[in-house]
Amino acid sequence: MPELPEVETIVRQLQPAVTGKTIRELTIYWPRTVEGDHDAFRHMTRDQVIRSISRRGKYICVHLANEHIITIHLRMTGKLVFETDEKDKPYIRAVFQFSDGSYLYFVDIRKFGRIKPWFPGHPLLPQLGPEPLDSDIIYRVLSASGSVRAIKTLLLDQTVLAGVGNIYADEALFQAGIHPAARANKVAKKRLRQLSRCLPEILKKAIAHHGTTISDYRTVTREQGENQFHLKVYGRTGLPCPHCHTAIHRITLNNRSSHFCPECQVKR
DNA sequence: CCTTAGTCCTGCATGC
DNA sequence: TGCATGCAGGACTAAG
Repeated sequence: MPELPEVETIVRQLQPAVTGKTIRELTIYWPRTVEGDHDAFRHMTRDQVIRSISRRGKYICVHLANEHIITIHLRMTGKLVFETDEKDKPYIRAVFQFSDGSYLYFVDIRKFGRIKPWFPGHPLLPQLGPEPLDSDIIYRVLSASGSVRAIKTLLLDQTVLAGVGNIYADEALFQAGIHPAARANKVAKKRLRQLSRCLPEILKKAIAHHGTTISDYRTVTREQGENQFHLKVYGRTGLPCPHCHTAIHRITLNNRSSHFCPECQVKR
């Protein structure tokens, strides 16, 4: 499940690799993968030079020379890869062909991923909170919310902070010693500060490790990330807490699993 | 304002 | 072995 570090890894690889390339053709194999009118999309991308690639939250933005932008969200199982293997073949949903004969494949087992054309004058992305890479900004956003929602719910809300998903929310809450179900407005200022410091650290470390591969995530060159070897609580139900050796618990919060140490993480 | 459940999808683990 | 069931969850939507 690509979150900010995985998307950032992909964008950093794509940026030097496809900038300057010209899109010759976009082929769509699963219609719902591409939002909006397909003919208009093909028309606006045809023979367009890619100016740059950027990231906003979990979105990849492809900036074209004609001022149009393609936004790509990988959701759960989406990948962007330069080459495919036999296993990928049934799950290729769209293919960009470049004028130099190279390709960029959008492979997505579960078909949740979306490619969306943006036309000038339209809203580019849904409402998104700030990037969670600066502790002062995170602290400001979290303490100002005054929300009664669970702190974990707040972290996953893309309108509050853009880019945090289930893995890094659990990891950051563990590092900060905060119970995922703690009411956001009840968390001590001190711990909120700790969380605000931990979150960017964890995300930056994950970027340095090229992301977390649990099952489907791969880089553009099909490599796995290495951050899965550094997780402390996510997916470690029943295993000992790295701090106190208590078994890690798993609870369901807003229909999502949360992993935490019942000893180290407190509700306020 | 907030929560819950449903939707989209497929693969995989589990249980009988 | 085969079949049914449930689980995984990012973003969105409808209903309460």
